[in-house]
Amino acid sequence: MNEKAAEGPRTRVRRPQRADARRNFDALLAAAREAFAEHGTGASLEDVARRAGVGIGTLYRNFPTRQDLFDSVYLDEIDELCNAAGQVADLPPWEALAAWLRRFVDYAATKRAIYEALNRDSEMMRSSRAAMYEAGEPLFERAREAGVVRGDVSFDDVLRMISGITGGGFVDDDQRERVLGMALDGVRARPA
Amino acid sequence: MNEKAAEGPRTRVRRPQRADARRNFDALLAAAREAFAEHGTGASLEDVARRAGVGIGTLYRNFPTRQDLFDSVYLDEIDELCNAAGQVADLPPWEALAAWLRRFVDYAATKRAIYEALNRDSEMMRSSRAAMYEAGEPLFERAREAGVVRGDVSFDDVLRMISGITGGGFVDDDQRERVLGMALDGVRARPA
DNA sequence: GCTAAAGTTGAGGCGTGCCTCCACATTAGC
DNA sequence: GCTAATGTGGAGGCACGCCTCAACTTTAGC
Repeated sequence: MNEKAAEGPRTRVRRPQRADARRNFDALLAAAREAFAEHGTGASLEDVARRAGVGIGTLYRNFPTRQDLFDSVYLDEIDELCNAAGQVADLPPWEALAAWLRRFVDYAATKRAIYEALNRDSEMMRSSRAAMYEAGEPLFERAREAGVVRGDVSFDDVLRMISGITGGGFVDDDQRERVLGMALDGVRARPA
Repeated sequence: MNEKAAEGPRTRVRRPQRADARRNFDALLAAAREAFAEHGTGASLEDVARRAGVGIGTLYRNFPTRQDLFDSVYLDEIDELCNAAGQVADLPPWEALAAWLRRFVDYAATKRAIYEALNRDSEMMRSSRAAMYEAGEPLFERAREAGVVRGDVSFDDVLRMISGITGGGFVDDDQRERVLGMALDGVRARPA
């Protein structure tokens, strides 16, 4: 239902025509995803090119500015998040919300970058944040109306908490799981 | 009771003798605190010197390595946290833990830097992290024994959650307060 | 196969941050 | 005041990331 919103006014960089060029393009996206995940928004573009096995010039041909590159990676993740919202729609209210928030954490390959982005204030960021909200907020509202989510916080509050937690590092996956579980319990309504 | 632990094996950079030099030293510390808070561990040292109104050479005379500077700032904050643990000791178990964790967030002027530090692995980091744990963990244990904290998470889990949240940005102080409250509720034991 | 269009490359100019070093300035102690 | 000890400043060498550009390579299409 919100797939529409996900398609927003995206001004995606266009994928090249030639086969070899397309390979490079995709390699760059993958490399950038990795690099942003590791070093945040400030990752070295020269490093991205190296990871992709491509000259720095090729990177700039495809993504004239750092923002273009970041946007492309980011938009992919937003897409996945929007799709995820559709996929969990059949679950009961709380489970649906929790599952989506877990995806939020998993898909955030741009980890550190994603909450830097939450604050940034560009045309594109605003619109894709809007898309994300349109996907996730209904799940939140449904859970709230069902009385399984506390009434004194907003969807934005929850997202910020979760993305903050995502940004920190963990000893191992088990710990991440425990911490996430604990945070989600904080979102839940307490029995009176 | 844990003031002792707080005094650990600290190898603090020594404060200069001459009055003018001491002024510069203090200005540098203050500037560094600011800069680290804003830009994280990677803040520009030349910027720190500028903020302090001091030549870059002076910075290096007092703090030969970036680590020395960071340590000095960091140790101050650890100190404050350790003291805070003593100050809340009289409160009831849950209130004491919650109050300390709130201080943890407040005092973290090194915001972004503090959880970068949680993962770093140097002699000094280890020992001051230990000091912090010795200060905070008893509060946690006491609360757990009193049955007001859930049993399936560790002190480290809680700290990582809180410091992650601290690292993210908020729209305003009210939001920060709401999110923190929500997270703390996650730490609390649920009535069966 | 040939050729024009599409794409690739990396050297190079620029800026910025790191850190050293030493001529110069200030202070403490007499 | 004088002077030795202490401290200051910032130019300069190095490294690295940014981004451009023009010579070169590869592909698509005939």
